[in-house]
Amino acid sequence: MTPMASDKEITFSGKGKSPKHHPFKKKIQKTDRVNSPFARRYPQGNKSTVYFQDALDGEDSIEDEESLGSTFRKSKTDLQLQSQQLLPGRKALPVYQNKDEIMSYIAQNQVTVLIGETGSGKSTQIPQFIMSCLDSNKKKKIAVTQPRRVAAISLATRVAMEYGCNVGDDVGYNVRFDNRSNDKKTKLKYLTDGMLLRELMLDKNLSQYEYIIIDEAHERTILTDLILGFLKELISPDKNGARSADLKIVVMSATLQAEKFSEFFNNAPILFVKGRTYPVENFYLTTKDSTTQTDVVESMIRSIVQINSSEPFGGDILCFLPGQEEIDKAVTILSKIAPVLKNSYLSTDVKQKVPELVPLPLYAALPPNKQLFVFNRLNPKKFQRKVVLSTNIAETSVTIPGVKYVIDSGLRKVKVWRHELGLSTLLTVPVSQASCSQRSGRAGREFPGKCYRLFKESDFKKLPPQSEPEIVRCDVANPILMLKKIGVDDILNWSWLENPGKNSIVMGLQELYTLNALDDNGKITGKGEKMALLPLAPHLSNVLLQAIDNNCIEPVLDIVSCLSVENLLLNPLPEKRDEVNEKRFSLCTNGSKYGDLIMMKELYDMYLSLSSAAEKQNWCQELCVSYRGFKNVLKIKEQLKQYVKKIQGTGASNLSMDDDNDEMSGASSKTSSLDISSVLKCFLHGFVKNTAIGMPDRSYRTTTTGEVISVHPSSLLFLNKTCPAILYTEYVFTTKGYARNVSRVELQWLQEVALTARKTK
DNA sequence: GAGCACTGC
Repeated sequence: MTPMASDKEITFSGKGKSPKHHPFKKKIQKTDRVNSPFARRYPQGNKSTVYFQDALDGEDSIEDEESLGSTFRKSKTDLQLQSQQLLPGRKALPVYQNKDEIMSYIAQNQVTVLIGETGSGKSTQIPQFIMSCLDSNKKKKIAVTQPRRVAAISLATRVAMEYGCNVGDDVGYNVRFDNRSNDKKTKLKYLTDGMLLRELMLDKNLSQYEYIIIDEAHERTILTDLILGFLKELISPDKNGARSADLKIVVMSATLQAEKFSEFFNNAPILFVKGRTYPVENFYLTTKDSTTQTDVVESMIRSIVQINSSEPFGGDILCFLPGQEEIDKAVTILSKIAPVLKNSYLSTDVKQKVPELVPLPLYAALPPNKQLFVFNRLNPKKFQRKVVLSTNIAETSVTIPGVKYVIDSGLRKVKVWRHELGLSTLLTVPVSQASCSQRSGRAGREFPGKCYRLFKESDFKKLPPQSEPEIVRCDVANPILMLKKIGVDDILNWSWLENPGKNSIVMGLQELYTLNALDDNGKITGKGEKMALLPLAPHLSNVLLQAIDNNCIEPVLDIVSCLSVENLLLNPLPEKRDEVNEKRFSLCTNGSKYGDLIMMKELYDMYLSLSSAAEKQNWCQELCVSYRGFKNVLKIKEQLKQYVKKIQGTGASNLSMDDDNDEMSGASSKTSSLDISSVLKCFLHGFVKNTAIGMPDRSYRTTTTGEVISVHPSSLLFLNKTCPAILYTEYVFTTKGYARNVSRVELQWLQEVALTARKTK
């Protein structure tokens, strides 16, 4: 036995409770049930299991997107053969067995809410059923929305195979940077909800569609919520909805928010289709010391060790922890004790040794190649057990094969926007009961499993049934701008699925007004129209439009593109932190003086100046920046450039972009000739509120409220205390108020921008 | 002298 295991035992109570017995069961019983017998999992033994298994439930994998959709076109006979081969598997799906009943509901109702449990086949089959009863005379399409890109791509690929066509013909998809659909041919189109919203802004009646299917509606992303609101207005006769008769809507959801959707759509019928998961037993903490908050990492490790020493070999462990910090800590400890532990014996069979634990971290900021480890099978000869320590990413976005045990800390991290303060805070909060079910369900994907919850059953009952929808805790400036663009005047009384609240809306409107997107009457301005169409946050759109007027579009385009990529600058490991910081500092001569925005421009130019992919990769590794991220930067820049050209074409400005100077021919505008003050003034226009003045005591105070704000240690300007004023693109509160992504600005620029802003208003 | 959960255009 090891010190860790003998020290303190954690005891779990509770008879097995499968996720089907969750507290929402009662609500569902009064709805129409379409039950089907429990059956085996989808019998499709394809080698690329991660991808196909995921496609069934509309989930993502971390695989390279490029490898998902194949451009290879198959012959008609091959396609038909393949479709035939897949048919028996489809027929065995719960959804397929209830096809007629489901379809008669959809035919008789304008809106149908469908609850399909994991593995029911809803995302692949329902759209195909509907496709067979499309009125071919109308030449209209079916849209299926997904919250994530990868899901849209993999579902379309799978369904095309089942249907017997090449992707992009009858069945296609459309996601940012990748449109494989044909306006004339495509009848069934999978798209991201962001894409459908974009289509809405260009044609608010969505006239090319006869059916709209909103999948994964329970995830309640801002974009899904907005689409549902628009659809409601579109079909309601008393709001003069243009499609009150000829548009059908199916809202699909995996958990049980059905009542809410049903009520929202005038008591639409709710259908329930059973899934195909294995039962999962849930256990709760009973130990007394759980009442005094013990360290979550510590109790997690005890539980892992305990499971490993009491459960028979076979079946991996998936652990949910709130963040990177906890995960890294747990992995470090486990790596240290694993070699010792493997010499101990099972508590149930003293002659049997325990498997060796192989701890693997999983979170978004982890380099992609390290994320892939969790999918690797361990060598079966090597008597090992995988322990994946993950954030929320494994709750919805990723499916890890082989998991039989789940340990749930019951915590997650959430970014909360404080509209009254204009800053975001990062909080560790308890998850909802729905999240708990989702997490424990991860243990029952391949075989019956067990879930250990690191809290008491009485605490579970106190948890909120559902997580707070995103829209109530985020900045709503962008959603409001979209509403305005589509022509909604009364934002406060719009048909919000969840109203973000008066204060939040008023702050959003004010924000848009100061960005000149709205006029004195709250109507959208010409500038606002352009901002709404740009695939950027309103502040960045404003910066870009300002750059057209200031004649410095090239460098600003580069920087804005960099800012659009999450995790472009990776967090160096603690031991390499100083080294990487110094390298960035000495390499970016202008950035070291003017700050992070200018550094990005310098890094971008350096990246472009390297010729081979190998050189680029090396360079990225050395400076701890993301290679994949930079590839994305180029794509985004190309897209933004097209928008800018369109805007310039409309006569907003006579300045044109220099075509010979694009990124393919090397650095566009050399940093040496870079007009730093022009560039930073553009950013000041979009981020006037995000400025602070240097005080005699070398602290900074915000220009809005006078609060003390500190430069974040990740900034190049962290050690530089001599800026007259600073501009930052993000203001976060953790242990104190931090400005992230900081630039040096002159006091005079602040005045200048304040004056011009007032004039144009 | 900090650490960012996760998406989307």
